[in-house]
Amino acid sequence: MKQNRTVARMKDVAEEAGVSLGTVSKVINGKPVGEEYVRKVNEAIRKLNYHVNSYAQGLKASRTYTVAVLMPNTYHPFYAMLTYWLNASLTRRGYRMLLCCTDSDPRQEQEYVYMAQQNKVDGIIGLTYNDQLQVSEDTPFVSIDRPFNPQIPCVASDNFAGGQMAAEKLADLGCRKVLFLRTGSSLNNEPNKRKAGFENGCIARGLSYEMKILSDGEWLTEEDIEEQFRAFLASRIHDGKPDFDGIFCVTDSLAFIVRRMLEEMGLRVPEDVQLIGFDGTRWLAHMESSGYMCSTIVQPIESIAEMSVDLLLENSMSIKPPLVCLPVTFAEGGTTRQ
Amino acid sequence: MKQNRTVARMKDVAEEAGVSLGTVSKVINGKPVGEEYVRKVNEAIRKLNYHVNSYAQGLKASRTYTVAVLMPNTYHPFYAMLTYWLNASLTRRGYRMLLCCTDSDPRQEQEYVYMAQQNKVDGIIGLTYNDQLQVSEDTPFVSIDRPFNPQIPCVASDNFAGGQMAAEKLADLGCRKVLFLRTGSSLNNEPNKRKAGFENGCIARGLSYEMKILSDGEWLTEEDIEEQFRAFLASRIHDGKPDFDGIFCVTDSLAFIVRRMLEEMGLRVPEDVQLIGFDGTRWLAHMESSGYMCSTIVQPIESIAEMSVDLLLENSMSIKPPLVCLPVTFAEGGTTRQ
DNA sequence: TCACAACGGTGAAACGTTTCATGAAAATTG
DNA sequence: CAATTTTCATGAAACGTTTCACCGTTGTGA
Repeated sequence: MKQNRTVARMKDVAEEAGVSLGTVSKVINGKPVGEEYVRKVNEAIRKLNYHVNSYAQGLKASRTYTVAVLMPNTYHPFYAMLTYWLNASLTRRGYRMLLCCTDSDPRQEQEYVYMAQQNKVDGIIGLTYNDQLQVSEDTPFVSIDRPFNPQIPCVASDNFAGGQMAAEKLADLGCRKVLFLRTGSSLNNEPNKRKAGFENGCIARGLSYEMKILSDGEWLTEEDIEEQFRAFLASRIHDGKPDFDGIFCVTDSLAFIVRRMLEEMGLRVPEDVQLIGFDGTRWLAHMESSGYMCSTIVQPIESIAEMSVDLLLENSMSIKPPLVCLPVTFAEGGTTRQ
Repeated sequence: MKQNRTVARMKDVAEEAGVSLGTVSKVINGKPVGEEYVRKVNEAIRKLNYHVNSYAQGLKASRTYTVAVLMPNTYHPFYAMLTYWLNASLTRRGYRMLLCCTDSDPRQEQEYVYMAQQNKVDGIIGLTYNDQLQVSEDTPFVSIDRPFNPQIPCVASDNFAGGQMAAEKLADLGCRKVLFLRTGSSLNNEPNKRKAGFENGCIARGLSYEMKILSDGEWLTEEDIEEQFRAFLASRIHDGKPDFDGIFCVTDSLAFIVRRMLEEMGLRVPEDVQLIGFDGTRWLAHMESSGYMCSTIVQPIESIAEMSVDLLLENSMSIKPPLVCLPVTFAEGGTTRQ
């Protein structure tokens, strides 16, 4: 027993089992091998506590069974859930997830894409807000929420339909004058279609509407944002009476803040003002029974994850659709009348 | 230009630059090389768009600069923040993070640990609730919140001090009779010390206290949990007057639910009952200005992450401490009187 | 001018797999 | 029973790096 090595190699297994290297490889990869050999090899593997070295494997096969996921962060509820479901989908297909939090920093985003070219990963699924991102043609890439070019599939919720749905819901619930509040990127991304959808819905239903959109050109702190929306809302309230009766916020977290503002201003939600957000991530998701934090348009996060992974790994697909929109639903969360 | 390869190898760079393989390697790894050679090699690298193949590198060096992080999920606010800061610490040190969501499933947890032995990662940082987890001696491992054995460092908040702090705070704020509410694991883990600390603090300050601890032996749904706590609270309220004036909940999410219950029962928070949770993750963390969801004992998540990474990667440390407790703080969040 | 050290480029060997051409043995066919 | 096909173990080559012994060049000192 002069076993000086720290870990056993395939060669050691072969010697222990008294078979050749190729045979061990076949047993491990499930290729046809005689029954007797399989037994001997498996016995040797167990005895030596052998594990394949995936770097040698990766070198040979240039497949790593690892996918890089680019995410701005993990603590925003939407990103957190998306990360969770991406991991689930990838794991189910035998892939690992290399998670890269970019803080939406273009430099980091670019660096992670370069990494993929170093064969560290088999592909990339990215939620980025980088206009300049250079994606090499031969690196499989799927984008979430943000279209790049026809070669790169983009997966998103049907944001337009979601905006429409919000308008229709508010109309159904008896609203006459509604507001749309939004912060965010002026980049060409899918969530921006929420506005167009909402506008479309309002027009179709004869709802009068007004939009307050904070430009992201100027650099705004969260305090600035709150202040600007507060001022806007205040300017639409005369003698304690609002000239609006419904609000559609571009995200749930904005809706949550707006709800607090309205209550501070003496308005009741949903009695005086009905409020709809967008995302539908339960912030107490770990407590299944706790509902949504506000009425909301729910993104099918699990489907988005599943579809992204499908598009990335399924190379049997002859053509890759440039844009896949998945259906959203409305969920009651206490900020709209039932 | 008969370049049939998809990606350039070091050999191609060497040929292009008219130098040897070893020289290219040296240039890339910053070993001393003549100025003229460095220039030529870098030029060739740029021209061929060369990137090192990290699988070949990993095979040779048996270092992968990748660390596996085992996390029950990414959507619980505490796990989400921890994941975010772990990624930040690892990135700063030039490491990548392979994120493994285990759903607290012992089988998955074990599988990921095996993976580490396949040289896929240089080490593991794990937040697990698995009593049986087999961790090989020669795989660097750091545990968060859960002690294994003296060989494996465990990093956690000072949960005992946190419990104590909660008791003292409630005492300072004038409470006479307080409750401790807890669900969770009966496993030997650090967060369990919150109870002991709280008890200790109550005794020290002469606070009368009562504990309601839901056993996890029986399988409880979230609905069951809510119902049991609701019944318990109701039994301590007589004619609309509670026989308690303070509550310490083992987590913020429980505190959040309890707050809603109390309000439904006609009690005002914090006027009638003061409420303290544990964790201190801002659920609207992406909105910096929005405060805590309840008054809480704040875990130093960033420090926990940093310390875990330090312990994992710093092999200059002669002895690894078996347990590192990091200081917690109290934060006001509207559920305690100021 | 010679001996010797210091510098640094070279190229082969090695890392642990997978794959493939080879050929021996077993199974099938006429 | 011979001829043919099928099955399947074998071992060498290859994947793209890093490392290291080797050695030519240049610089130094007596």
